Amino acid sequence: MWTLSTSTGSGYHHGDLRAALLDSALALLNSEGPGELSLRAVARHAGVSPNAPYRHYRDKEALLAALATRGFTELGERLAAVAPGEEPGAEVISMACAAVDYALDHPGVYRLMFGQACSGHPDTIAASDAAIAIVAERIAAVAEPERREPLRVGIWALVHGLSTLLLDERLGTPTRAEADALVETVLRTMLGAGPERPDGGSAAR
Amino acid sequence: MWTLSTSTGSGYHHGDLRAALLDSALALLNSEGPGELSLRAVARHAGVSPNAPYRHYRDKEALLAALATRGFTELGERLAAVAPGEEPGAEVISMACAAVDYALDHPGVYRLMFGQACSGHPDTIAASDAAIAIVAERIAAVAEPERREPLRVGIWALVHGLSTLLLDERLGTPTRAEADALVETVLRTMLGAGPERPDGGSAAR
DNA sequence: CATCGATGTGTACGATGTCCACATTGAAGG
DNA sequence: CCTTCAATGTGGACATCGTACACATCGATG
Repeated sequence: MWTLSTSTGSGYHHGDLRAALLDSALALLNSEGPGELSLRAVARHAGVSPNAPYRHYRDKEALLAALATRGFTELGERLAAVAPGEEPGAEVISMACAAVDYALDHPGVYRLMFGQACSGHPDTIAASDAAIAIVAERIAAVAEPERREPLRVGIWALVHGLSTLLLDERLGTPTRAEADALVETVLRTMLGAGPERPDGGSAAR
Repeated sequence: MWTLSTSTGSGYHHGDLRAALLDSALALLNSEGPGELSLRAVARHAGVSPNAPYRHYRDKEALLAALATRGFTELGERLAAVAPGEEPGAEVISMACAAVDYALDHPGVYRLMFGQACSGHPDTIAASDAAIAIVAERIAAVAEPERREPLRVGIWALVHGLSTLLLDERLGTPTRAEADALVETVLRTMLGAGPERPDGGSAAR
């Protein structure tokens, strides 16, 4: 039985290269964008030869897809972790903020998740659908049936668009709190709730 | 004075390589995604040596950025071309459909426009801002002042998110009319207007 | 017609993705 | 305990890519 953690082994064999490669790729992704990431660099970072990854992933694309899949899973966990709020719409806003926060925390992986490199990979799509399903579930609880599907698509698209704009710094360079406030303001304004804000915090930037 | 159109010249010199390279890149982009696009392939398609592009663009990235800039300009023209509708919100919906249609018409360029490769290029950003400004103008005409900024950001993000989801075929493979109808439904549902659909046929376009 | 700046060509180098044959290992079976 | 084997990692090789350098070729201008 191998060691169950990463980066242990007797020199030649690595222990759990499959997972270690994902971690190395993650580390390199957050320091430079995807597309710049080379499979050889991942292998170097993991301390193995350039061809070692091919024993665990068919392609460079397969490695990236696996990383994106893990990203969607983690995103889903964050979404599932938002406590059911007292106000009906508050949950949705909290989930939107959670998604945007995830994008800001892991810019590289987020871009990978929605890039065309791994879009089309069955595992990645499944993980993505699972994450959406969590949001859809909460939406279904507060919206009449014929509005559910458009709301699901619209909120998903809106949150993804906001994340992209924020990652590209097209909305300035807000702090985490400012970004969350912006997300809340945009969502409240778009959905009928109007600009009413119970607390007196900073609105949008 | 050189010939003012593309692909004319006496063999050695090309005529207007700068524009011809953009056209070649566009042609190759629509047959394969960006990232697969190689500068050498663009040069080959234009019938010049691999180094010829460097006389007109500093980088591969510069070429891509120029293409993305042209994309934003064309998108802006489409947005500006939507006739002012009789109903206040109809313009915004038509512009959203126009943007999504542009994405569906030029998938490669659209992904380029919002990819991180050219994000950060001043010209591209300027063209992007110009396109947004057109939308913002129309929004300002129908929304009270404090709602304008969130609406501008939200609609831009929503439309971009919808385009991305459609391009990645995450919303099925609708026809153009179906996609437009979907955009209209999502927008009407998100914004307060509700699911009211005056006619019974396909809505938008 | 000579010259010159603009434009395109050729060669070259390092890096990359991936294929192949080979080396090394831990573990199963005698 | 030793052999054997499948899993795993290494090394070399090849085509391709982005790009730098030196050289060739052209149109316009004197």
